[in-house]
Amino acid sequence: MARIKPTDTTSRREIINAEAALLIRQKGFKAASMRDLATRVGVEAASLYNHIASKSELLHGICFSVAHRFMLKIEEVENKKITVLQKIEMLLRYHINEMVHHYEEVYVSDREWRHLTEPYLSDYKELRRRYRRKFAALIEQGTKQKEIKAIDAPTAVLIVLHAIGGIESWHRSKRKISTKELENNMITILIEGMANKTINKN
Amino acid sequence: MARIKPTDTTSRREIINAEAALLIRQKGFKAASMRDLATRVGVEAASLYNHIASKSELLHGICFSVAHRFMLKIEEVENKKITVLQKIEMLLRYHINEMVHHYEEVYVSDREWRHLTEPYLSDYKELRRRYRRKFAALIEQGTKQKEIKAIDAPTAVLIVLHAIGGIESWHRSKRKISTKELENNMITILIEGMANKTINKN
DNA sequence: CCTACCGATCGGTAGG
DNA sequence: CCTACCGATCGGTAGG
Repeated sequence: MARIKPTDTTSRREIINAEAALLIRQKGFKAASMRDLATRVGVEAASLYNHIASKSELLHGICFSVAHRFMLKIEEVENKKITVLQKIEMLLRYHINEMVHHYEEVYVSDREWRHLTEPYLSDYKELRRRYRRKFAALIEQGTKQKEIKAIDAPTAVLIVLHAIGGIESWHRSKRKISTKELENNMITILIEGMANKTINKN
Repeated sequence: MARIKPTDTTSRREIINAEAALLIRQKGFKAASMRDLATRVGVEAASLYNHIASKSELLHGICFSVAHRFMLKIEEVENKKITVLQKIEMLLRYHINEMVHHYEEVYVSDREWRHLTEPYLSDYKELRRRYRRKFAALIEQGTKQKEIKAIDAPTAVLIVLHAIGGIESWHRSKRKISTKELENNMITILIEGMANKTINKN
């Protein structure tokens, strides 16, 4: 039943990880059973434990790899010498691309992280808080420099980050516009929603 | 353990419904156990079945009552004699208020509906599709009348509806701005993100 | 990587 | 509304 065959470049562990992300996205963490996963990978349930330590380790792996990628990106963007709106646009495009190209993992880390167990749960929440604080700091800076309207920065972060979660529905719809169109539509609404019209021409 | 005591106006069934919404929101549908619920209501697990038929009936009740309220609202708004942007603003404010005042139910219907069983699952998805189609039709109409920018309507619906889901995080944060401020920040970003600047003064 | 099997927990029923 | 209990399923282990 394995949809992905192991090769020199794809280890069994990587296959398990990929199938786990897909399964957890489809059913939710609690409803995703190890027996289900084993069938998809093409082995007996007990055999999975030669490659992984536990079910929660799978969730944990997905959540932290995604969280770390986003953290690296925002730290890279922070240091660039461009306007705040350009930084935010860059982050939005990154988010959209992550959602499009690593859909299962990003979705799972976004919606299933609460099933993490301690101490990982606290670590993950802390990572998430730090990311949001950085994002809010960018928006606040933009407001101070009159690039962005006088809006509450943490609220703006919530709106923007959740708005991107909407790609989930796009991803599974049949009537798809292209990725580029999707990206541009999102940028148009969100960036122009935040931009200060008295400064930005057009 | 019952947090709510039954009175003349609050039946036991209503208490069960309210505690179920809270529990399912906190743990997710699969992880929410009937034994957990029973303890919160203050009875033995078996006793719950004198008031409800099954666990899935609880989810089903929550999802459909929320979905029907939203459907009624959009049908009311559609017929008003106001501009399209005003209609959309009205819907956004309704969404925000629902999220603020019926947080548990709205959250559950939004994130846990996939655990509905057939035929309810299909019915719910159909309701959701109809709602989105109506919303998209409004946006398209706005675009045609030059009130709204030339954006892809279904994409705009996704963005807007998911953005509102962000209130979830607001709802549980300590550092709360007021409901009115929250509402106005959201409206500012989203409505102005969609509005066509060449037409709308300000 | 498999067979065999464990203890725990689940939703739900019988019967009073 | 309770006691007692069911069959199913779960994550995980032993032992090879």
